[in-house]
Amino acid sequence: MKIENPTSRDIADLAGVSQATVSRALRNSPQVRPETRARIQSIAKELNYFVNRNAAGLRTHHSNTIALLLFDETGRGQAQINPFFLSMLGYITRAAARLDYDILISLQQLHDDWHIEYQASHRADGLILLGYGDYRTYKEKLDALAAANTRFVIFGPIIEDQPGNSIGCDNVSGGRQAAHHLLKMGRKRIAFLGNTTRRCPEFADRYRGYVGAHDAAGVKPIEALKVDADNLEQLGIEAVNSLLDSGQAFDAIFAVTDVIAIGAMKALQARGLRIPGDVSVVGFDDMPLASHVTPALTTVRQDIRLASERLVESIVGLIEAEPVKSTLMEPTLVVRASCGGQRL
Amino acid sequence: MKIENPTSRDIADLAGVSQATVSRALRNSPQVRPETRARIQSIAKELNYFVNRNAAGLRTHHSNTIALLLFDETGRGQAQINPFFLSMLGYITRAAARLDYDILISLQQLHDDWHIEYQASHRADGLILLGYGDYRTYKEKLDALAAANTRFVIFGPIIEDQPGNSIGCDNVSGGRQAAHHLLKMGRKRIAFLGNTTRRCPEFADRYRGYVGAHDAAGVKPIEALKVDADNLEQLGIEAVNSLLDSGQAFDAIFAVTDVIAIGAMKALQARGLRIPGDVSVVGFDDMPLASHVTPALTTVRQDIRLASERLVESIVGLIEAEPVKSTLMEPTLVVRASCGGQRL
DNA sequence: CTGAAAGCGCTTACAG
DNA sequence: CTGAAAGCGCTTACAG
Repeated sequence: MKIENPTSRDIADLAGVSQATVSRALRNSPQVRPETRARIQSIAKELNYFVNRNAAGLRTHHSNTIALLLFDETGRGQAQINPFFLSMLGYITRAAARLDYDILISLQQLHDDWHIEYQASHRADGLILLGYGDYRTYKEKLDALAAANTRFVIFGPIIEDQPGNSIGCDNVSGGRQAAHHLLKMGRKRIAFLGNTTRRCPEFADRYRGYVGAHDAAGVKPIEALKVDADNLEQLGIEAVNSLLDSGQAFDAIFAVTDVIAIGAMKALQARGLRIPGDVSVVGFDDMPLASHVTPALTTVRQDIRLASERLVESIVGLIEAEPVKSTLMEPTLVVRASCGGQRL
Repeated sequence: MKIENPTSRDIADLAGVSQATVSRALRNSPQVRPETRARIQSIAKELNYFVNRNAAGLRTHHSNTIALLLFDETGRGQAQINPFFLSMLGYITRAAARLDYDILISLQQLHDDWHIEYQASHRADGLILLGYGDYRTYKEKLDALAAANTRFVIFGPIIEDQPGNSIGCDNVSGGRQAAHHLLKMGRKRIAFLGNTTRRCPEFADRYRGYVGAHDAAGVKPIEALKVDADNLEQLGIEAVNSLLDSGQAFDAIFAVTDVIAIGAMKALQARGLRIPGDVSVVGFDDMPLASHVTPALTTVRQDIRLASERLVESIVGLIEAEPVKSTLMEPTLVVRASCGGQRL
């Protein structure tokens, strides 16, 4: 017995009950007598019936969908999504599925009003924001989101007077661990690659950690070895080239992301320098690529699985009006060959 | 002027027109007088109004959403999604956005009925299937999809009597190019790593190309150098170890995916063999990692951007009842350092 | 435990 | 060019 597009009314007719009872039975309402419920469910299954989500959503004002917004200001229209954030997708989707939510993907560049449109159009109940963005333009969007009563959580730094909840790692600690390790390995002239302007608060925090580790070790960070770089491989290459061209000596590099670190490694190798023999390199993120480059990259790992799960739990908490708080996670240093040493 | 959750009726009241006219104006109907339309649209904008997609979808039986189903039989529950397929996500999302469709992500493992549920529940208008799957179990799902009148397209081989449309590359040609190149480089004992059972028709095709290139060169492929391996790095490592342990000499490897090739390279290097000095390696896919390993991996590139766009165009074509045909794309060899030579 | 009824917010023939 | 009305397929008070 097949019906083209069965509705709950079709099930009702077949089961000899009202459409309301079908609806209750399918939602496992305890109000429905167990035998009735079983009969209805078996008919539904046989007809390959699934509740029409549009209709249900229209009634309940719930889409059971979370929109995942990926943005990347430094991307400059590049088609590839930053692999670090992409690698979170599996965990996020899985965590959402466990809570019975679907994930809708959106890329920032595509929509002007992405930040409001999804929830206002009832396509999603809330948003997860993922990316290394320009904090200045970013802040405006967040304020607009808050003003429009949109529920959202951010994977990123926890910042004063920023609306919404954040899940992020302790970037100061991460920067400190990276620099501390290099200093312990005997490196004294550690270049810092990364943009620390107000645009990138997480990178600025990583820099603060880098400085903190120097202070603790009684070593003065060398201002001339600090180079601005946004999160692109090419900019890591350029940063190293400009350092080498400047003639400033350095024996290590702490790059604010793995992407930059990998570019830096390429440039060093192209100029005939050995890693870690001549220069040690440490990155940040531990993206999948980090363990595959040669030498394997020492880096500060963010626990993306935990972060992904927290992001989903938080947004679902907001949707379901439960108390939710921001989470600060402790990153961990992963020592590999690029800084030439065992963990101390 | 702000209204909590404005509806088209609110706009109508403010504009002094009927709700029907608001609906028409917002969909840019030419029936509506231009001035009226402009007035309505400006009010809508001011109120931050967006059409309720549930309501619209309920009326039109259209969700304007495509479900993207990622599966990976060899994944064995691994959390990470195959990076090759993941790298298509950006292109797919972008192509879909251009046609005004959203992308819903789903992982195969999460749902038993994934193949039918999405369209039946009106959450998506059609499906895109992505992954290297076990064709046997896979075929059942496809038949079920077809039986349920679900619209879908597959990224994969074009196979006789398989329901649905496929977008895929000419795997025979790809395998031929890989082996041809190695033979031209003077390699005679080319190991083949990959599963060529009926489970993996695309890999079997790549093997056919490998054999074809041998035939054309008058070289006999060596049966003992053919090793089964599913698409996991670890299995590439194991395949090479078993080859080395077997004592069979070989001077090149053609691995059926980059993932396997990268595992193979790791194993070779761990055993002290030089690439390409002792053994040349060629992979398949050109995933992002391929150009970052050392030595950089020569591989057969599938044009994922084109494939992504075709997939989206095809599924949208099916949804909108336009004629759609399967596409076979020609892959191209990308020569890098791992096979030690310039393109011939 | 079940049913009749209202209503979620749209789109679209139909009528003018 | 515009409006009144029907209806998409559900969920959920309300009544019994």
